[in-house]
Amino acid sequence: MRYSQLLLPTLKETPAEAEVVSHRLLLRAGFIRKLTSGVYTYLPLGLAAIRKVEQIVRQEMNRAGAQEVLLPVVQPADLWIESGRWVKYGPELLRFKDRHERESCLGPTHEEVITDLVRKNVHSYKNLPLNLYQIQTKFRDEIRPRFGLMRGREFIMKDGYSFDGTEDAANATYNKMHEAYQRIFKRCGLSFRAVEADTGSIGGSFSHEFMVLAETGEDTLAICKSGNKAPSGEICNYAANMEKAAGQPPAPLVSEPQLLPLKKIETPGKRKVQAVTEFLGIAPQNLVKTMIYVADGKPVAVLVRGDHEVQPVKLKNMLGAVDVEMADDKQAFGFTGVPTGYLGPVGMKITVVADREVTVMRNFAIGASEKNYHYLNANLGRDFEVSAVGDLRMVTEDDCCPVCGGELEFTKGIEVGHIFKLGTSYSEALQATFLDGNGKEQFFIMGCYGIGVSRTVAASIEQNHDQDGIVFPLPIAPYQVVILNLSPKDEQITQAAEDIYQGLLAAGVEVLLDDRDERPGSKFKDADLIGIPFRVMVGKSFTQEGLIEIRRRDNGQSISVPLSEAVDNLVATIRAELNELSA
RNA sequence: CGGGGCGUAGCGCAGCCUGGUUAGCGCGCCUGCCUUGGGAGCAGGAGGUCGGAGGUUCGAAUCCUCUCGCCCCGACCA
Repeated sequence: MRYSQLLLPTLKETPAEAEVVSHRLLLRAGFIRKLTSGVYTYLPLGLAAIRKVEQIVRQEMNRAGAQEVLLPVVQPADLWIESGRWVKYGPELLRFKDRHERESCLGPTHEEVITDLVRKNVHSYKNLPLNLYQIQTKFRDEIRPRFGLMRGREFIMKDGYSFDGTEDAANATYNKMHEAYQRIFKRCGLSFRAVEADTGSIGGSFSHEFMVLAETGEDTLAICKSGNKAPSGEICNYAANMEKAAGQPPAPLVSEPQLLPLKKIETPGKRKVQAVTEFLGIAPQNLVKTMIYVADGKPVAVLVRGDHEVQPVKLKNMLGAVDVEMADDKQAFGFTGVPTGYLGPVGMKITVVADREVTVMRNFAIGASEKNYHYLNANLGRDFEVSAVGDLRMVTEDDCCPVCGGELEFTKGIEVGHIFKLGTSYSEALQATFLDGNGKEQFFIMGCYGIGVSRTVAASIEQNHDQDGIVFPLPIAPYQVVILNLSPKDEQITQAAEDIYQGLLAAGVEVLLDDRDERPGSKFKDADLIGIPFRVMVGKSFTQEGLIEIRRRDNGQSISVPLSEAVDNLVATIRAELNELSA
């Protein structure tokens, strides 16, 4: 491609709307333009980068035995009503009526459609396993779109769905996808981590997220940094997101301390943990706080140690609830008749559950369920009972790895992929069955596998940039090489640039020729900004010494070679680097 | 949804508080000259219903009301 003919409107100044690096650079480098909130147009270079990611995804999905399809964007409400998600999905699902007043929606994901397809067309175990995927524009009406391509309302996603006949087969498929995802993100040249995750609104039994590691990530991950050997004998690589991450279970008490008598103390105006513990002269670790949550409309009291925090997703999973939210002060008072700050489990009318750490606490402080009073020396089992115990709290960096006991470290990441083992939740809801070898009707065991394609490009920029612009990894760069003709009026230079351009094209290299009538400085700046991995400069040094300069965008190293060697040199380097990543 | 902010040329902004000639500046864009290894210089030029509607006023980018759009923050740890 010749730069002079390319729609590549780079900007010297940063548009005011852009907050994060990837958004700023995507705009400045002329990759995207915003149409409206959370909705972007992809310009030629932006699209080229997206296509590169798509192509890697396709190759690896196909290699793993999946087949590509393309499902409709517009979907009838009926299917969503049938699966139960018309009600559950909430306002992110953009709904509308067509001219016949039929309820419809724009697909934010395609479990319903694919399950419908399979139930109508696959009826025998002989056709299993089946793994279908598509790469398509999705629409989710996000509450607050932000960060450009990182959290748009419209975005490009690869979503895949697998159908298996047995648990073993389904698990094998899941593992195969896990491997495919590892290969995909490695081939994209990204530094990433697979972490254990909650299954969220999609539902299912287990799940991993693929996170690109970057300071600006929206998610926090807990990863084991011990390098210890896990019981399995492998190096421990435990990693989980905050919704899922756990520490080691609490150590049992070495010796059972004497239980002291329960004692009611006046604590006027002391509501917050810090205020109460300071007033009582105890550590927050010796207080149990009582948090009121609303789970599917029903109140539940959650007990956690004073210095811990409830992890709502863990609570949701323990209760088997669809929706869990913390009650506000008014709701909490309505449920318990006690003002927040003095809530306690003794005499609590609503369901009480406890974090497992509470079970190893003795003689601790709690609210007295009465304004301005707390109890000292409360004990679980003697003074109150709970209906369930489990890991309900957020891990901290003080916790130890649940697998090997090593040190946990928190890092930020950007979710670019998510795989779920769904089980039979959708096949049951939509009555999708096949006949097994015994002629018995069975539900398909499903999995689903997503990759945020447009987000992957943004995440890559978050991870790979410098002051001058984007630094694309070679495999997803919109062009592999940019040739700068530094003196378009000089015939000798122009001819040399042209020769290299034709030579690279003939060798199948993706190359951009900057043939614009611009000063060299502008060309350098633009080349840096758009992040092309290899920059070839044809200028003075060619007319004077016959040398072509080849410079790497990532580390700035450059070499000078004779014209005759330029093409071969680049081709060899590019091949070698791509091979290394796809090995 | 709540809170805050912004909307003036393609982009970035000033002007508004304290109403008053032809509404400015930088970048970009067009023409010419000049220059050519890190976003040069000179000269000339195009481009604005000041987001929209209504109101106050002799007079509104400026004051008031409504409206639309966009950006940022916010999911409550008692």
